[in-house]
Amino acid sequence: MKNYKRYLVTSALPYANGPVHIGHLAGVYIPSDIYVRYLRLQGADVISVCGSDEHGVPITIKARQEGVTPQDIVDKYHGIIKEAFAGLGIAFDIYSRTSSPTHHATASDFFRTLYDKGEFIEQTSQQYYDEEAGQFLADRYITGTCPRCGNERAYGDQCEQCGSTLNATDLISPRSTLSGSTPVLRETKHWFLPLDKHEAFLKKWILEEHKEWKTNVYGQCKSWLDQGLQPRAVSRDLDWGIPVPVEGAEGKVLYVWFDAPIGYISATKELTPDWERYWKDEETKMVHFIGKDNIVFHCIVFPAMLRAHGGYILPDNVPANEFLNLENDKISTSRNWAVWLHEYLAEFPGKQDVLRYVLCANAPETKDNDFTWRDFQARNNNELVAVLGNFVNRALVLTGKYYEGVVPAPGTLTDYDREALEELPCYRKALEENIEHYRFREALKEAMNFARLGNKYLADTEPWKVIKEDPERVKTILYVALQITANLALAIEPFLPFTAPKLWSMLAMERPEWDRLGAVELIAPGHQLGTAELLFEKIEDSVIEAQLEKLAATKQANEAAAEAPCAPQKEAVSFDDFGKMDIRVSTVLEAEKIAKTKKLLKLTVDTGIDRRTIVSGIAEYFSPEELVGKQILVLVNLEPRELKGVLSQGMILMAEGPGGKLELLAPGTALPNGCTVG
RNA sequence: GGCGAGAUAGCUCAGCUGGUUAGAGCGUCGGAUUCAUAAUCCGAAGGUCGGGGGUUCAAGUCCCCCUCUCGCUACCA
Repeated sequence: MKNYKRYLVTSALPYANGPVHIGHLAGVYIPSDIYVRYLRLQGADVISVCGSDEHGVPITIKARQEGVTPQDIVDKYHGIIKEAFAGLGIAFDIYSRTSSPTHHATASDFFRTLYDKGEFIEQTSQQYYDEEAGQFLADRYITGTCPRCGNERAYGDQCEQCGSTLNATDLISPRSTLSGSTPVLRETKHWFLPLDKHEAFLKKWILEEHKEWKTNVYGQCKSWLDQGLQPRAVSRDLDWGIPVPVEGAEGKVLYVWFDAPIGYISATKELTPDWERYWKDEETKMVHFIGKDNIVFHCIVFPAMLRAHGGYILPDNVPANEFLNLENDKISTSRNWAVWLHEYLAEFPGKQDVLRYVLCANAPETKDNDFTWRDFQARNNNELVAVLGNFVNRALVLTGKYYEGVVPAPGTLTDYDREALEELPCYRKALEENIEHYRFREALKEAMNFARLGNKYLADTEPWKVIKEDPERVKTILYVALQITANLALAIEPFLPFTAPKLWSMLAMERPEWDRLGAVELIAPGHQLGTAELLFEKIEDSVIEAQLEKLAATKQANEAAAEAPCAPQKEAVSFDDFGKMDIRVSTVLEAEKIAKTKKLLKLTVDTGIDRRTIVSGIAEYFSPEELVGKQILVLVNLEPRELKGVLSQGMILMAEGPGGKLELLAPGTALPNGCTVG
């Protein structure tokens, strides 16, 4: 294994359109923080960089909705996020942001270097342009009628009512949300990074040289590489972001995925003038902590960028975690289904380490996991309070009681004493090995083993009994118990950065070097201890119930919101216009799923006029069998359109229930096919 | 639809290249104990390892099919 001189640890840049929640923490920031603290304790040369990702279309949309500028939005969330991280003791060396001047310059230069080296290809395509506002429109800035469900407020990339993913050019009567005018198609030029050019290198680098990466990471990279890489656009027509530094690129910015990872470099530059040592020296070990949704960018796209640029090192590992759910439901910013870090810090003052502990112990390292408040309570009460806090309290209280808090000098150690002490270096070894392989859950268990050992040692040696018959022996027992306590304090340092210092202060000592972890004598006989206090307190049912009620309220509010906006009435149409629609009672004769699609059914219907084929995106709600023989209503004079190679001659009318569930419309009693509807 | 990852005791997870009665922590039950925040210690119960086939002397562990969850991706009048 390669010996590295220094470490560069990056943590995924949180997107500044909302605060940080427990999912982010468990997936990325707690693991990276443990890793970094561990390295620092070992005296390694390590820097940890992060920052807010502040560009991209969603932020401009949010700004528009709230009637403020994008800068206002990112200022707000950057502030909340940065403060919350600090509050939880996430010890970045720098928490920067991608709207900073340094980043703009860095990303701009990066692009320019690639451009000058001829690493991009240029392509011209047709995109919607708003002539009144004088700019190209991102898909999200275009609304129109959803071709599938008729929702008049579908976006250019997606219809939120029926969940369809759309192309802007699919929309019926598209409108610009900027000016309300009808956009026109216009040619626009964009730059693409030809990932295919780097494919051979990436294959060798990942598939041959990094077989040790986590299976989810390796598997997804392999899948991309096996399918063949495609060029990816690196620019967008938008006015929020980093301008493309090329002549004739007015109104174009760097695509957010291109600019965001460069944020790691910019942050390092802001941190130290010596930044190149961390980014360009082969003896630096770079590690990206991310969530599973970011694997491809960090393992394939960003490395391709770095290599195209030249001079940069590539990551040694990318330990991507899976996702955390909350009370059995997917965490969602838009649905407010989350435990927000800034709220937790306000509602649970002084309990940073409880959250850190629970999220590490239950981190989604190998599969999606669930955070529940009951589990949070149980881990606090049964593990932190009962095992860790309790052992420390026992050792200190006994020493206080018998020796006024002075560490007693040991007599001869018994075999049992020695056996107990010999466990310590074993725990240390396991702890270190687990952290170095990014298995933080297991590592934390090993740290807790120090406390378990302590409890067992006291139960087995029973100093409170022995004190009556053999007071000399008790000196040895408590000497050993206190050595275990000091070892415990050191072992929990990477995981519980608020608790460890409290424990040092109770022991009235400075933190020893990490090297000494596992040593027999961390505290010398004769040393006067400080005052004992409780490290953790029980969390009562009422506290947990309050949190559960808060979530229940969120759920209710969401349900109410889902029902409330019974879509507003559409614009008036003339009787004549309505009369143009030819809707007929029809019967489904045949139905089959169209191969290689998820939603499409090919139906043969008898409209009374004729038999014809209709393609309908309803396969998720209806099986072909249940449709055959059913009477339905069909808009028969809709312009035919080809879908997946099948000509669709009409549209089936559907009612959409809550949650987008579709229902067929049919006459109350059977009618002959061909009857008109009006 | 394609691809990737996951599915092991009530809960959260270990189980490396297939090999004796499938392990740990928490919870539950029983016992011991009282220095300690009724906190601890010992012991027990609890799993046909998502379902179905197959290979093998032997399969959570290898192969095939299926189901469900999550992610990436395509398509979706």
